[in-house]
Amino acid sequence: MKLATFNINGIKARIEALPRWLDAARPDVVALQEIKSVDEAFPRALFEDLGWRVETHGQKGFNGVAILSRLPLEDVTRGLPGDDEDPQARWIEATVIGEKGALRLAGLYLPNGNPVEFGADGRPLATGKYGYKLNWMARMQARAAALLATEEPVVLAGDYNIIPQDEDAARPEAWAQDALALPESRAAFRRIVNLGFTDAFRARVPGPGHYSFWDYQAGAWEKNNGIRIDHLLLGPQAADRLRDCGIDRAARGEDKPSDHVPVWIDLDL
DNA sequence: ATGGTTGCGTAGCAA
Repeated sequence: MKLATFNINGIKARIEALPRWLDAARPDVVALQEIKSVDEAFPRALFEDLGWRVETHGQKGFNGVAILSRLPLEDVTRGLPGDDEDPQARWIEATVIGEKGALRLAGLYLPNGNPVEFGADGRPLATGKYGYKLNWMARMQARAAALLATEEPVVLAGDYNIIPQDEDAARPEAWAQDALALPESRAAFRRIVNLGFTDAFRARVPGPGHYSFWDYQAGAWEKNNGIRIDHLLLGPQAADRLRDCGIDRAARGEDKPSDHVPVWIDLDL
């Protein structure tokens, strides 16, 4: 089973590039982030006519996640547990029925968290957007632990808005005070990983120079000034089945690209 | 370097 995560930065803007990538890359399941659309406005029929099951969890203007699948989906749930008042659409789950077995997939769009407010001691404050990010990550940790406890294959796929280590940025010094790379952000990410997850990409490819996002601004793509923030975390039963993982970096150089590129895994499932 | 670029939605925010 080939499973990918792709922050498309708006379904309307990617109405040509996304089907083109799906046709070329031939994934079985895709977690999409930043659909920037309400469910009713998502071009469901276009993808259904191409053979995809479509499950969306959208909102007006911002955020929004979805799952496209050629394989059967069961028990779809929307929203990250832990705060019924949270209006932001950033989490969707489904059970994917593979040929050799099922897995539980969570598609996620973790809050960016900028701008960060700093206290007089120079440490970041857990207020505003950064506070929301850290709170959201604590909720995600609880949900991730619950999913692990099922002892079924689990994949947490999405835009984490986390640069896990300095080697995951072309210019780490430019991100040192940013919500994507602050020590508190990285520690919250590690607390989730350390529950027992494997970063699929790092299980396959060591070393610097591998990115999944290049800003539209200041020629970041042309300078290869990128960061690796789109991740697939595998529970142990999914990690056992990992055959390969890659980043489709070429997608960033095509017509009207997203600022993110797809990251994919091949699982023996 | 306080710019730069894109998307949504049609102003200004988010990234």
